[in-house]
Amino acid sequence: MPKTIAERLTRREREIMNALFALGNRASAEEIRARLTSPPGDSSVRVMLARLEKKGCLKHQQDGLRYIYSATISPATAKRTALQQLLQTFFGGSLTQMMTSLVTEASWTDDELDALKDEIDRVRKERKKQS
Amino acid sequence: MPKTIAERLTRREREIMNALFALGNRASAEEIRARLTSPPGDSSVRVMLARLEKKGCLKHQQDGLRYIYSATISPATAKRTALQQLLQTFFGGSLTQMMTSLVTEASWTDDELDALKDEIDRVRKERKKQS
DNA sequence: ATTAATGTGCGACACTTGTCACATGTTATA
DNA sequence: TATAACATGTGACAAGTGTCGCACATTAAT
Repeated sequence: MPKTIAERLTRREREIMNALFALGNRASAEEIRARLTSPPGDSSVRVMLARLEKKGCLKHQQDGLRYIYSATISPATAKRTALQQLLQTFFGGSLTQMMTSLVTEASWTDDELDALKDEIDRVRKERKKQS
Repeated sequence: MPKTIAERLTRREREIMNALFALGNRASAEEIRARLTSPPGDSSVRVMLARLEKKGCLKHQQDGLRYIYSATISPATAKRTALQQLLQTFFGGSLTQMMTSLVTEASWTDDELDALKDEIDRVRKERKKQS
């Protein structure tokens, strides 16, 4: 039994889903195609799109002449799943470890670090209120 | 031209690589197999392993009777690539946005948040010293 | 020295994937 | 009303993927 839907997707299919999310979960076949590595012909993309729709990963709505595609699972859910996956694979499931790694290795400006600290404070206050 | 090696991997292959990283980039065929969803037979895994090795993603060293596999690219690099990928797909490339989202949505204890703030300070000081 | 246990590698094979050229349908436009 | 221009769907097909059974090699135990 696969844990996630993403696990069932092929390379191209996953790539398409990612492109779709990167495009705000709302895009035409051509917009998606443009995002793919070594973009195949347009008909190829449409075959993939159709397969994904058949699998229940996508839906489309007509927009004038063309289709607008979007994922059936919310970007928020997909995001959470992807993060979870990465967390398990590279940080042994430890969020703290991942955050620390991010703070350390990425090139932050002082302002960004300040903003982050503010955000931490905000979250903590928010939480205190509720308890 | 694919941006990353990971882009060229099939589902199973990627799953194997991830399992390997999760196992500290050092594992036997059987250890890897145990981590896979719906674990296939052991010979199947070994075929995959061999294919990955042929592709240059893996190497093995003999350890008594059996092989110990490890990825050819460092876990650090793989981690960075995976993070980058996720960043682009779900956060429009904005690290700040990703961090904020993590701070907000994950369930942190106060201690963890404190530790994170400390880490931020540490990083900033470290950087100031160098400039 | 058989036999079992534990590994690896190979050949084979059905099924999946990724790709396309083209048929088809709908607007615009000359 | 031809005819571009644009968008979708279909059938076909080579290549890739995932799977296994089995042959083989080494060590451990009867």
